Amino acid sequence: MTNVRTLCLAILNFGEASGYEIRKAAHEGRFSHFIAASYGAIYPALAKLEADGLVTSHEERHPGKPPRRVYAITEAGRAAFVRALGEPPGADVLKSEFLLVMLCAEVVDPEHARHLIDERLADYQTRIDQMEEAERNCEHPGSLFVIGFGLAMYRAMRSHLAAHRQDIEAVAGTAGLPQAAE
Amino acid sequence: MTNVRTLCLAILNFGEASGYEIRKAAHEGRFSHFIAASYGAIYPALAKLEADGLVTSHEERHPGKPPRRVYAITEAGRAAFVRALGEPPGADVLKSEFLLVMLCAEVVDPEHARHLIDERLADYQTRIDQMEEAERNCEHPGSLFVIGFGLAMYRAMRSHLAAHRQDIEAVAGTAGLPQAAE
DNA sequence: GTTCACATGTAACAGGTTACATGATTGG
DNA sequence: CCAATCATGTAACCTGTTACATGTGAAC
Repeated sequence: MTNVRTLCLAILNFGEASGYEIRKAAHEGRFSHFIAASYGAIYPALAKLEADGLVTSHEERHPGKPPRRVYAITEAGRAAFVRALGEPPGADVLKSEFLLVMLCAEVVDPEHARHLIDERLADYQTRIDQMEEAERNCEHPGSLFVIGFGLAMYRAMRSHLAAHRQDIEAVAGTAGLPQAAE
Repeated sequence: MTNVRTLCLAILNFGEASGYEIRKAAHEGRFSHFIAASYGAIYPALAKLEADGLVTSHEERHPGKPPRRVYAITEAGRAAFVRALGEPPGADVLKSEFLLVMLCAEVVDPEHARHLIDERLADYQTRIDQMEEAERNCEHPGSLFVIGFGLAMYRAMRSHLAAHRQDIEAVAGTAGLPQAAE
């Protein structure tokens, strides 16, 4: 597990979808906060999945829209998916360049640091708003749990950043930037 | 930015280190919670960095220990590092297979779900304990901020999981597992 | 007329990981 | 003697991203 294949199966397990929609789900939808995938990964994965008999597809034509290839999970696909979920999941991975910058605040320009923090705070707020909205329009227990999880995370991150930004701002630039004065 | 090179520079900016220690820092130390790197990435990166004049190295021999190649950042390296930190950092990425499993709780065996949750809770607790310990033994503002950030995150995640695990457990397995009864 | 959202797909490339190869020294 | 920790490094491989190539129809 950990691959685009499993992600595709997971999304298709909620219902039919095209490659385009899968990518969207992984960028804006339910899945977007803890997993990602691009077209270049999704389309080949879908083709492979179909070759393996785990999904089927058919072309749909709606007048006024480009034709789309819609995929559906098969019984074999569902079984493979359940098997994949039964395996021990890998550890969560958080990759944050922002935290690396904060860690090294001494060598970053104070203005830049303030700017980054403002941006980050705005970004957290946007995500929180989106998730609150999603939470209201959702009945599915698994999704509600995951949204609530994300919400708890982002609220905690926002609070911490808002409460401790001055600690960073106080030390920003104190290491003497190469091109700065002094 | 986003690469092992920058990570190496960041670690070396705190002081000299060998490849082995850098890898350790990225797995257990200050850096471990939001960044990662393996030997296969670190050693070549260090060699490249040295070829580019951003770090220097010398061999150290301590009796009773294998010789180690210790790297130190140069002025050029520091400048390159500061420049890298000045670039806009990429978005934070959270990858969580665990959340994917929770999202699809209906198709996972209830016992397996409970087990995973117990494990995860224990894992969060371990991380929290480690970070609290690290927080007590740390004076560096950037590190304190990052540790506090991680602490806030993991506490929020732990609380949410503890408070809402029954929502997941209630629906686990309700989709009728292929090999299960019924 | 041009921009936007929809829609599919490929190929070159980047960036890593895993596993391997090797070896010293300490402690049980 | 065996396991563990320290220590460095390479090569094969995998996985996914970026950028490209292509095209439709709607809305402004």
